[in-house]
Amino acid sequence: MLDRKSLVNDIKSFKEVIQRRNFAFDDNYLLELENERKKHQIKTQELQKLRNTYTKSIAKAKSNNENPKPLLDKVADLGAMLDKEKSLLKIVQDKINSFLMNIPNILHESVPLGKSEDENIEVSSWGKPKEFDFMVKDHVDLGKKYGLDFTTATKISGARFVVMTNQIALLHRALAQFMLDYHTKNDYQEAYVPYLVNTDSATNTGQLPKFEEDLFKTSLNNNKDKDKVFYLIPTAEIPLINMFSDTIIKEQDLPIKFVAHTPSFRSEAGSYGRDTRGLIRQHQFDKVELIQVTKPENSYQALEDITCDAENILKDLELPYRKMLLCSGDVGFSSAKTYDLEVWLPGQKKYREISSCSNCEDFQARRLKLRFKDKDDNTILLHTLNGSGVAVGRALVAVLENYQQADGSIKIPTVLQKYMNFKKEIK
RNA sequence: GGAGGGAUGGCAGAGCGGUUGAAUGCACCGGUCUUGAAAACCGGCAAGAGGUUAUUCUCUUCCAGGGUUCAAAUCCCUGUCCCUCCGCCA
Repeated sequence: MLDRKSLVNDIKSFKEVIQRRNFAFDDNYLLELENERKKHQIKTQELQKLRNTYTKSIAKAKSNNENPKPLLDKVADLGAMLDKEKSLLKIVQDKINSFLMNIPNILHESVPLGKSEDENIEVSSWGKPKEFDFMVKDHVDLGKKYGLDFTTATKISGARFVVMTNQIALLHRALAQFMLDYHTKNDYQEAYVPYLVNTDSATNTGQLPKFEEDLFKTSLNNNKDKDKVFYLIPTAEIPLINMFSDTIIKEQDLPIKFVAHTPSFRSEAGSYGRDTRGLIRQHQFDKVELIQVTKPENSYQALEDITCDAENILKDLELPYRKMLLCSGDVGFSSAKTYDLEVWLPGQKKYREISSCSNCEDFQARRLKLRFKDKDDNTILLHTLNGSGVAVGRALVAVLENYQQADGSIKIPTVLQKYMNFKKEIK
């Protein structure tokens, strides 16, 4: 969420800035609401002040053994007036709030203008797509005989789920293990977190209210608790970042860096027919997620760092990738600037997203009430960042396809061998 | 599932209708003392919001939401979470 006050104070330049998002911003509507708000808020506070004054006089009169009746008469209809004013104020405030909740974050000035992912900019690339002297297969064909099983998953759950057994299951686990080990050696604290979160948490990080249809929603199936709602996490960013909601962090404890390996659940509503084959787009997939909480002046360096941390995973796995700077049309709602890492997939002859690293600046911190005290004792909102380091399912796809051999066997990347009983290949 | 107890500032913990945004202790920050440090002593120390900005003035907040009252941390109701005991359970 953006800051109402600074937004209203400089509404003209904000309107310009937010246009880069192609966001239709109704400045008149907001200013109108603001006038209403101001009117009712001032009135409410005046009435409260009046009531407080009378209340104190009544207390004084009583302790002096004077008759409080005249004072009580004066205050008789104050309560009703106050209630009315309060409810008017609340209506306006709710309107303003939901208006602000639906405005995306302001983009960083370095974000290029563009309509869709086609206009993202390649910042750098690493490794070269390997030339194969045989017909390459994709991960679905490659994985089949080693335990990648979509048919069984369909029976159990439906489309967009997978069962992994035996060597594929081991490779999948090895990848996650390797990533966790790498990041924890690199100053990230490991966390195990809930996979079901409440409405507040999902709101704090920006998934709600706007993107509810992307989430799986659960509720208890009895009358007593039917209002108790949980959302399955679409990313570990939600529980990780919410660990710090409503806190004032000590300056010396910054930056905060955490890593977690969790499943992620996405409804993939609106992507019917896209990437229906294989592991690329699943309702449930594992991801190793990195988050950082930093001081404002350090967050853009932290974005470079967190991206680099994700890149190092791909480098160690010796997977060719490119680093993309997302254009204005493709940056997510809460983010001010995002890099995607795209890994080369020989089976598709394409680079595909395997990591996304974002700086949300104070957009999440404002809803979270996540702050620190600076040297002058001012309370300042912190900046939050998140990055996948990296998506485990897609990493599995990349390893299978990039490490395939003519006979359909799979070489094991050197860094993974110790997690796989020192096997050098799957065959 | 049953029975009971609780939730107060960064932490511990008092207050249980009236000037209490809240005693006290610890922590933290500044100062005195000291060669320096510690100790001691003195002072400071919640967050959010609104108006006005020279300055400040005001409002809200003692788990959350309702209610009673001129007045609620304090009384009543509902919810959430925590603790203890019994039962069940991976």
